[in-house]
Amino acid sequence: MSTSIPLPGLPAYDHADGTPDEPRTSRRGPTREELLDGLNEPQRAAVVHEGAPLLVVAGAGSGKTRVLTRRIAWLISERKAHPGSILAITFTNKAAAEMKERVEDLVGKRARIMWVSTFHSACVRILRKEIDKLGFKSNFSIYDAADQKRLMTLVCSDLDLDAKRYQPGAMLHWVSNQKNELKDPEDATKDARNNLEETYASVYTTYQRRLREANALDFDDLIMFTVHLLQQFPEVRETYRRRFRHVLVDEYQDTNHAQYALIHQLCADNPEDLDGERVEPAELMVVGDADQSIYAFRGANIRNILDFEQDFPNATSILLEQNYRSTQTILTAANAVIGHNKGRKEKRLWSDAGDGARIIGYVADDERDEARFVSEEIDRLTDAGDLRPADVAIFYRTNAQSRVFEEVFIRVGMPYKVVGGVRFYERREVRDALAYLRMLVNPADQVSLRRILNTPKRGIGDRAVACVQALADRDRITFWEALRRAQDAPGLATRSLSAIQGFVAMVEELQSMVDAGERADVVLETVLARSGYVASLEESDDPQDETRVENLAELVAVAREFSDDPQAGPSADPADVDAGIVAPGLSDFLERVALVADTDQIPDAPEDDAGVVTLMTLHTAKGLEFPAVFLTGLEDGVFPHARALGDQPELEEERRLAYVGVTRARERLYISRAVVRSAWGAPSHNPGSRFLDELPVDLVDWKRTEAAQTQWGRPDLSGSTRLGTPTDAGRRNFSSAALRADAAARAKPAREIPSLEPGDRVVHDSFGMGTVVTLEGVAEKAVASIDFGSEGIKRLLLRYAPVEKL
DNA sequence: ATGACATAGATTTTT
DNA sequence: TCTATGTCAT
Repeated sequence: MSTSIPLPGLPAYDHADGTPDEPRTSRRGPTREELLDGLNEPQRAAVVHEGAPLLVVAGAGSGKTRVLTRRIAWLISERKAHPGSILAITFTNKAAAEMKERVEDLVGKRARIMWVSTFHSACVRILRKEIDKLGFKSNFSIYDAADQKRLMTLVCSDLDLDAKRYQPGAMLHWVSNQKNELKDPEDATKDARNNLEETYASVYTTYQRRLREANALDFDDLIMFTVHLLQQFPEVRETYRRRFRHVLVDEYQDTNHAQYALIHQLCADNPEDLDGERVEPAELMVVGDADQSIYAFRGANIRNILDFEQDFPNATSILLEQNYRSTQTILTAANAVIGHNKGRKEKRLWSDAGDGARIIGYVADDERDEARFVSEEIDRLTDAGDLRPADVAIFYRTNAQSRVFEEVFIRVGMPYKVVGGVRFYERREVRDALAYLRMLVNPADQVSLRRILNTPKRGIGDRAVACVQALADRDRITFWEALRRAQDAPGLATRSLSAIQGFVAMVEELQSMVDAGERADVVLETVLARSGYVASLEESDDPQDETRVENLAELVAVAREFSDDPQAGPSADPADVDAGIVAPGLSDFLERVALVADTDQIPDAPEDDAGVVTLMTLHTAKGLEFPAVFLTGLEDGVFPHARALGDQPELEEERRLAYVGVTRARERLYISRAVVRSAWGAPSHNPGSRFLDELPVDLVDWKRTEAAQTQWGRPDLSGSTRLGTPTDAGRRNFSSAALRADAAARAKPAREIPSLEPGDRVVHDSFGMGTVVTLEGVAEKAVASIDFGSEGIKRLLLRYAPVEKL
């Protein structure tokens, strides 16, 4: 955006700007009018608002990013706020980078010292400085989901818990919820109401102890610890309260309780300040849309936004309803769907862009047919010349659904890119490489250390690990220290000992590089060579290992780019510069990697680049927009997801997800579903999504309906004619029955499926007698966990399982 | 200590 | 269908 032409008759921006050490940049500051240019009334009001906490309820596409960036620019250039006193929280790193860039375009380079980051990065930044107060070292590791799971598995064996009954995943979820509620292990122990909760609480206690031993924090700890820090150390809280005079939070509907508490610590009017001196609270603006809250499953609390006015007395709110993205047709559809949610604050998006094209609908025979339809339609759109592949996005509910699209697209030669899914940083080789780096920086990090101890194979097996662990336990030292003193370990074979000594020597050599402040990419390359990791991949004849080597090369490239970027490190924060931390080092690199999701791969094609079609889940799609959007898999049990069918709040969250999906489209929206979809290797018949029924009929142009499908798609439904494989024939009975029943069935879905309740006695053809433990899902997706006594507990899809109610 | 094999279990969504 | 985990033989 050009800001260099002052409007005639208006005062030019030419005063000192509160950062005297910053030389005047070549660009001039923007004028008031430029900052407000092109904004509608409520948007302007939000930009210039002063004082009381402000809630901006921003409907999809209503220009909230614009409001945020202009407000920040306004704060700096009109209200003389020091850029360093601004804290802006976004949901993703990508959004943070974009916002920073846009503000920089407006006010120049001094914008760089603002804190624009995610909750997690902001907390890490605070914790790196202050965490010694909580008894951790500032080089702590950050554990992601995979590390957590590994650690939790260790905890289970510590406590001798049966991994079948107590699944690490379920326990992690529980622990995460505790942390989101800011409950530490003591709180959880006190609150335990029954046996199960007591067990969970003790798991939490042990898990937390092991994290501490490893000098590591998990994702939820980052927030919880920061809040505890601010609560327990008033002088720390005051430091940050005085520092951040302006706090802005994007996507406020997705904050959890801990994040809310953090904001509250920083911004609430707090009369009991230190020394009785009253510091004006920071100015707070939060932006969000309750209708786009789609992360309740991981602790986001929609009440945070709904109750904002109660939480922050004398708060103001501003409603943005004008949409600048989509056609009215698309908005009407979106309004209609979301209108089915109860207890929401009414909000109707409108646009003056005109009605535009009708929504196009398609009912496919199966998921391949759906993918074929999508690819043909994209061909038509791009051949006609009005759209490029990069303008098109395909959304689905679960990552697994991307596969069919990929298969079909490869076959027809449609260029595409899948965002998310099997992520780069989750690949085994990448995780191995990062484990090496993390353990070099933080040798106490046991999870990382043990991961690579024998990777590649160097003859240090379970037996040797157990001996070393015994030594560590006996002498109360870390696992790493025990390795260094392996000669003292009783029962260790000489062979293992020399293997360990070789390993220790290698690690110490690598650590000396790190201590010398060597660049991340150089350390990484040395690790890969010196450890023999790459060599072992190259020797292997598994074709997968070839791509692994490529992925590692890619990781080295990422590290190199990072090390070359002077802005990459924490040097953007003047306080860190004072502390002598300047060039981005290995630990900065690790931090970046830990906190950056690779949603950053979302292609934003340059104007002249036709680019590729983008495939992603609906969750990933939030915050993006595309001229043409395909919303696929609109089937009950797929979207809405089977797990949500029986549960009102979850169903409403699915509906918000649908709302998010629809409102991503600018001009064209396609909706499709498959009558038969294979899941778990077996085909299942899915009724149309209930969300389809919520769309006004006249908005949708159905290119193919289910009637057409049953009429022409399967001519031999009636007879016993055998076509296809025996397996197909075996299922034919079922699917023809399902197809015939379907027309009438929409109203009364469950037939033939035994209706069961927990406690019911059943008999199974091969497992015999059993008792129903739990039920999930509905109709064709109903799954029962049944306890067959000596046969164990089985999860059965009732549609197929030969069970009979007694 | 390591690798091959079998079997059971799983599928939301992610900072 | 695919992955992760556990058991067995070398």
